[in-house]
Amino acid sequence: MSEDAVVPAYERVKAFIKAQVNQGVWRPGAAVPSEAALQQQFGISRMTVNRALRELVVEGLVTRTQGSGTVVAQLHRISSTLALRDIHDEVLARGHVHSTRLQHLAAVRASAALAEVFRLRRGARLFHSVLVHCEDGLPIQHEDRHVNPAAAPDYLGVDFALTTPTRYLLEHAPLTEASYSIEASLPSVQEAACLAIAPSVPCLVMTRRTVSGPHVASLARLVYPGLRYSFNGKFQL
Amino acid sequence: MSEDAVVPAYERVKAFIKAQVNQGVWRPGAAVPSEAALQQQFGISRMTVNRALRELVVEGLVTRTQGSGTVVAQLHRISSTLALRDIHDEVLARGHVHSTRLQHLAAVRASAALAEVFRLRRGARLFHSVLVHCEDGLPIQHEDRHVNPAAAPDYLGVDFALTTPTRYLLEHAPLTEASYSIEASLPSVQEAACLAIAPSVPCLVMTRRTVSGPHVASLARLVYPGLRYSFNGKFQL
DNA sequence: ACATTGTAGTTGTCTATACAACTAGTGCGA
DNA sequence: TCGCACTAGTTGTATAGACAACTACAATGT
Repeated sequence: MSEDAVVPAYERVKAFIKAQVNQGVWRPGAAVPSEAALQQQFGISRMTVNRALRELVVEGLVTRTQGSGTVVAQLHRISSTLALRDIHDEVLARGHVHSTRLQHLAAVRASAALAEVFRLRRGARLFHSVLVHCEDGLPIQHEDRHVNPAAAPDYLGVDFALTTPTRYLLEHAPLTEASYSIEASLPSVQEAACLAIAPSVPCLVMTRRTVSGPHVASLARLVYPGLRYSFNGKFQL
Repeated sequence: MSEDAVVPAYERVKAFIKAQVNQGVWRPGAAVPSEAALQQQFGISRMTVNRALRELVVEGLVTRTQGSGTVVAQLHRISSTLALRDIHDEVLARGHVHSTRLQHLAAVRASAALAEVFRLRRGARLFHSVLVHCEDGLPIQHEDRHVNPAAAPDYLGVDFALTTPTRYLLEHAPLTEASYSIEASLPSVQEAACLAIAPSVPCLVMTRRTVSGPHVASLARLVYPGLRYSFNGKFQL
């Protein structure tokens, strides 16, 4: 009947330490009992205590110094998984309907700026796609993307009614590195028209560069209408 | 002379698996050898292999299912430490000079909306501060903050020439929970004036709510001029 | 055809032990 | 007083073994 829900020993240790910090008993900078002390206190082996403490280091709650000891960390960082998540899944997760309008899809020649980003010669062949993503019919993202043919040779043949560029690239050119930047800016006239907003409406603009193996796979400019979209995050001890 | 730089066994296992994934030998969804197989391959104990794989789970590279096995993960997440980092340190880290202008500091009565956020009665006493943060003299953040006296009773007496609200609160009301939202918006007339920008310049607006122990400690509205500031992040396998 | 049972393989947890590597302090000697 | 060596305490890594929990599949019986 009753779920036993046996909590592993290392989780009990973690919960204990979190509680002490959470309730302010141990302030940042304070010493955490040594592995030997916790081992005695809980009546478990040192390896189990060690696992608990190592996991707390990863979570950013404590810092450890070999030879010295364990202390409660000073800064608690928000590790918000600002996901390279497919917008299709994102919309679905909110229980809404996702649809796409393909505006443009063609091969182009790299400008000097693009060539540098992709580490290719100027004039090299690139794919270029422009899409508008809608949530329940309302435009929420304008996606202007350049793709390296070496990373996704069949990009021009993809049916973007069935999948999204992000998803296609994740599947065909597995990610090894990504960098992004988020800023506030005004949309271009074309972007404003596609998103059905005035050109004076502030937008969130994410510029994202992804690397797959040896290739710079893709450079995307994602424009979100500022009032219809926000990035959210949460951190919990 | 030569640094031995002995790499721990579990790191060798992790590096091996990362290399296979990175080079596309194992695609997302592919099976990773079992702990027993890796144990034999590397000639190490199972616990060591187990540690390597557990850490790869945390890093998001693989997923494991008890009884079934380990597979290369489908989605690689960007774990961007969208930090609750003190802007003072942030500016210093860029090698620039940080300065602050205090605009306002007083006790106020909670409006209905504020009371709800802070889980207090309407009309409850709150502290209110307005500051402008500058990098090399140029305004980069307008900070409008309300603080719960229960979490930081001496907030009105703080000298914000010496510290920042973020730092003071982190030190005096250790963080247990935080949530934030980032959107693009236009600044208010006052904010635009403080930031020395036109009211039509798009801005990044972060709204952040922090909890410390039993109290909602603080609610902050942070406005960044869109063209002078961006959030950046990087992910690497 | 279907449901049940068994089984091999896999991951999850935990122990007891060992040695290495490092820190911070203590005490000694010059 | 200064510098050095030593030491107790702490964390880092690794092992061999054990049992539990779970999955996927095969074999069996009805």
